[in-house]
Amino acid sequence: MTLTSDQENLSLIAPELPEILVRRYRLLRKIYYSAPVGRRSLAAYFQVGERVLRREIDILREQRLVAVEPRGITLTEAGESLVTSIPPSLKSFLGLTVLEEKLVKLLRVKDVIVVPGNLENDPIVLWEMGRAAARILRECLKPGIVLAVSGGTSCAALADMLSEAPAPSDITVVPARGGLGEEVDYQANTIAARVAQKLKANYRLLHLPDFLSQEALKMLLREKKIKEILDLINSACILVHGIGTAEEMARRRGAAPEVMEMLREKGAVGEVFGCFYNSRGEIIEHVPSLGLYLEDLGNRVENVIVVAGGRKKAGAIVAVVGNHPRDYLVLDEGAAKKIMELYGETGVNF
Amino acid sequence: MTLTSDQENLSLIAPELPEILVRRYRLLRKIYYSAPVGRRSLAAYFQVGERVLRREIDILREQRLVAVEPRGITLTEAGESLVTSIPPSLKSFLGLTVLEEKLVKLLRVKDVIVVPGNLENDPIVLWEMGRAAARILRECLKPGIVLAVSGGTSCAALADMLSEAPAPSDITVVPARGGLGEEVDYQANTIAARVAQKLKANYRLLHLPDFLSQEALKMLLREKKIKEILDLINSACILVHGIGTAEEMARRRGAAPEVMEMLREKGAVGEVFGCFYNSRGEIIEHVPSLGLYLEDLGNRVENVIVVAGGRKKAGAIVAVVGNHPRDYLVLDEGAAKKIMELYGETGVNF
DNA sequence: AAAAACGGGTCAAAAAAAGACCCGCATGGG
DNA sequence: CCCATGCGGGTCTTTTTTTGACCCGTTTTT
Repeated sequence: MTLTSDQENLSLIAPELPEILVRRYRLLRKIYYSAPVGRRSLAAYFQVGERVLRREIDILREQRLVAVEPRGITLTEAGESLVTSIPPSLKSFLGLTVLEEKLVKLLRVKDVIVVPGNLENDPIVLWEMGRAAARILRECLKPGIVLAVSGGTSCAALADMLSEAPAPSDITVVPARGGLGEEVDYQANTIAARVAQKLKANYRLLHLPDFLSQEALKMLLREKKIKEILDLINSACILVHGIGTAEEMARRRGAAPEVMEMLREKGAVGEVFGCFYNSRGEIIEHVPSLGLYLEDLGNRVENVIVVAGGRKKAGAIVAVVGNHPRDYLVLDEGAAKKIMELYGETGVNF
Repeated sequence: MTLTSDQENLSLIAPELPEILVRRYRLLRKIYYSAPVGRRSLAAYFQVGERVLRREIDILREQRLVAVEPRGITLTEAGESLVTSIPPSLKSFLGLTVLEEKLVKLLRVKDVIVVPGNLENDPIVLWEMGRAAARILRECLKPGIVLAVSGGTSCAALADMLSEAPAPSDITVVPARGGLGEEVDYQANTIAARVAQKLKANYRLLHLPDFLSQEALKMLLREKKIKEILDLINSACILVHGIGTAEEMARRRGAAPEVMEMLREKGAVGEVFGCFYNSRGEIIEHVPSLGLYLEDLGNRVENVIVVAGGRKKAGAIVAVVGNHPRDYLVLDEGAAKKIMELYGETGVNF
């Protein structure tokens, strides 16, 4: 006996309803993020004709949710308050709330937030995930703690969406890892600095390549400055990180073909901090570097906030966050549903 | 600060939504009550073209909620379970749940059930009210008690919708009043008997005209049989009754023009058991009869279940049930919203 | 000052919905 | 037993809605 959600009930007698709701919500959200914005760019974004978008806008205008001005389309006050207040209703209606509950039990984590939409289809979903993660982060902050943030687009989204309001006193933000040769916007250092700025907190950076030989690492550890920061990182109370798919991360690190093959053989699906996980959640390989040093970081911090989205990340998410009762998991509808599919429970039907 | 319901949120971005939901639900409900039923009669009932109704049916059939057979349209199993399980979701969505809460506080009664729809537009609403009242009645039943039911269409609906299942042992059903020269189907005696039959309980009838002179009454009270039943009625633990508008009840009792005028002058709005109430809830007049005898019945029973619907009854409902903390009130959306209007709180917008 | 982008208007094409009517068939009453 | 009734389904035309395409005057930006 599975308890039926409102969504199942109401969608049955009005099958066109979820589509309408999601469409309008996405439109409203897009305007929220890129106002003032013109019809044509909106139409292009959603890949619909200009005329059909116009009709939608007309409806939203009649509801006094958007204002249409010569500069473009903007949300009214009512529209803004709606776009921030509606997600709970919408999530409940779309069955995402029950999905969250299922995932909490399935993955045995502390809490799960499922953001409507699919990251792979709509870039805004990433921002929404950032917002959700930022909200959780704010709740976890306490005076005097150390906050470690990792790199990647997901964490960058968190930094972007974090509101600019002071945090509890004496918080230090540190990168959870070194550089990875990525774009600077997505490096842990950059993100740590931006988060610290938003929180009006202190921050320390780790100017160190992520990939390093054991010898080089040992030598560097004798450097007082570096040792200091590494200790700081290891004393972190909160850890925020994304999740990579094994294949893409290996490729991005420029792994040799034989390494790729080895990873595939061992069944690597997910990656975090240079540690590769198989689908049973075991670490099967780590790059010889800080990964070694940071490997058990996740075991000591009080709160871990994991942010990841997109259907292709589903396997990696399951591998990485499974059975971690202190983890908060923020993901998108696409990944969440894919996970349920992996577990054979088709769950909500769309 | 009024808490916003899901309805307000979602209806804002999809204004056509409540209409669709209500339309489909009414259709489903109508089929439920009159299956197997044909397209044409359904179209006539809802006063729409046959073709538009057909489209609705097609949608419901695609959802596998109805089965279309040569004999007519029937609900599938899924449809039946939906039509009985959906009202909570729908009510919450339409804001009726918050309406119920407001009315409980406003009228200071034990509980309020608002049934979707308007009795004056859709006769089925009466049946739904009957179902809701029947459910409450079942909850109130205890072994050995006496149940008094009144007359009228609302109580008749309760009797109709009461499921045919045994009640706790040794329950006696009695009419709460005598006859009123109405159709036999709506007389208290008839209804009491039908309720008893459904509950598989005992019943006693009161073969006495409702309108009687004091002398005649006194004489009849010497009759042992009659006295017995009246005592039984007065020992009732549960009372079920409807509510009449003062004007209509006076007319139906064949009151003389001068009496009508007097009632109007005194501001009579509601009637129960021959007692006329003004809008402040005071009894301003009662017909010389059992009313006298039964006047304070309502003050002694443990549970009172009041069933009334239609916008025109709003005033009467407020007058009669105001400030009775042991009353359950079952009414329809029409009456409920009209009551809120009377109180100046427009509340939900349609 | 020029160029780009904005919303709004308009008109024809296309699609969807609605109305009207007929047909074969199962059912139920005579 | 048969026939009249009411059933769903099909189909046609008409009407309404939706969509696409394009232009225009104005504001904003560069």
